[in-house]
Amino acid sequence: MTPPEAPEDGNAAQGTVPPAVSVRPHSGLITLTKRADFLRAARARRQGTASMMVQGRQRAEDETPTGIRVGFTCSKKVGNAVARNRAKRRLREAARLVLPEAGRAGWDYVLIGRAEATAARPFDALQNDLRHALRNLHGSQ
RNA sequence: GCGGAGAGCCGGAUGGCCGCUGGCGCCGAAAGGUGCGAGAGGAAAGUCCGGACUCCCCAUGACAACGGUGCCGGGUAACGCCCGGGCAGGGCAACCUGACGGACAGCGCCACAGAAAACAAACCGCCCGCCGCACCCGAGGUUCGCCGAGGGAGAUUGCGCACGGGUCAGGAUGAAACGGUGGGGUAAGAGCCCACCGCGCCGCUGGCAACAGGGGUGGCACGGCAAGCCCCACCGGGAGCAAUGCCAAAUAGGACCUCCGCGCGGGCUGGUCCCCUCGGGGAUACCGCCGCUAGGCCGGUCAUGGCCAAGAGAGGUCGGGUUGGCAGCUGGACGCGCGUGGCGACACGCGCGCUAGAGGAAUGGUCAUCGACGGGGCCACGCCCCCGAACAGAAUCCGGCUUACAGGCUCUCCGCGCAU
RNA sequence: UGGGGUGUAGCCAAGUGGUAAGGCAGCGGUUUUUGGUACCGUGUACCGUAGGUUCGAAUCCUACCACCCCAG
Repeated sequence: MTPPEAPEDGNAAQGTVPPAVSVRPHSGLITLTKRADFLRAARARRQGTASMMVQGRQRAEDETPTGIRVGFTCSKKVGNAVARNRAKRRLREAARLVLPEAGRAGWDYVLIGRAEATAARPFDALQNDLRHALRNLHGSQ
């Protein structure tokens, strides 16, 4: 079951969306905060790996055109607050290292943590999982 | 040495590289850059109590409702917390545990079983008296086994229980039954009497008190449950940092509902109107102003006090817009050390220190070395190698409680064993 | 941050101090050529967990656990 291509995203977005995201100049990445952005990414294509689930989509023309935006999700299924924070931090660090070279500008990515695996997987394997998922997301277009 | 009890503390360490969030300094018009320094806990958790703070315009008192607390004294800003003491229970002991006011203010409940479940009696039973029978005589009858009117004896014993009385010792039960044990006593029994214990009442002594000790006295009148309702004493106004305030932007200059009203007075250096000798005088329907009062409000009622006031009134619901920034925001009932007072909780004084402030939410990732415990490999000690690291993440801030927790350290005390 | 509710058999559930109802499902049997329907019988609960009050607790009290809902 392939997810829908979400063609109506551009029409649904109200023309002047303020940049309600925090800018981190060092990494060049922008963090997603709005629920609507997460919902749009969830309707787009996804790729699962052993340590995480990655969702990605190319933004429409009337949205913020430049930069790579990324969001992180760890639900209660991952564990208690310590486990969720740890998983999010590892995902954030992997995104900081991998996305500037493997990601594409104008795209939104959402990284979703898994129970046990996101916190326990060796860090280089975690980065390779992210690279592999990004290749599949870009290539399957 | 073994076992145990109490109190307190720690919660891997160091370094390299790459990152994140505040603070201060410097450079820069700004964006930003750069240097220095800081960056999760004993429970940050559960959100169970108590406060600070902010708003509800601000309160005081009484009563009612509701909720909470509950041996006594103290500590504290306060507490349902802590300390000390009392009592009860557990333990050989160190010590531990305890929702521990009131059941003669009232209501209610106590299933089943049991004679009886609350106030004292009824019932069974026991005992005494009386009566009848069993004993003797015996009219008469007879199926020849006996039946039997009536009379006598009443010493003992037995049976029956009709009647009168005594009685609660005993009565299968039950969690609980006119106090328990022993002795005397009696027709049988009984606090009927005595000793000890328990209980109630009244003085005395010690203690601030809870309470304890001892004395007298009553012969026992007082079952349990208040974590059933309740009574007594004490405490509590409500909401919560998404409180609250400011700035900016945007929408808009809203709609609807409820309540109280639309009175009186004063010409008042206002407006307006009238008269006039142009100085002034007069009027008050209307607009404005001032005052009074009905009334409303101060989330239960009343009183005191206060506020509003005859509408730019008070209260509420809905609709529309925004999802930005700043303040609140971390220096505080703060931490550490010393001294004094106190058994202690703690208080006071002096000195030193500044110790996270994020905002969909930072405090991280990775590598190396060391260290601790457990498991495995090695024939085996040592050595070496490998694997696994407790519970858990600040969100306005404090004081507590509760719950979770690998492992380790320090001090004090108790019991047993051995040695001296 | 504050407030409210629920937890009983595999499922839905009644019970508010005294041996824990009922229905569906399951199993066995009768009926039927077989299945279904119908009828009869039957098992299944440490009442979320742990303490306490009481003679006695699903019920009352306390603490904890899990889930759900509401408001700003």
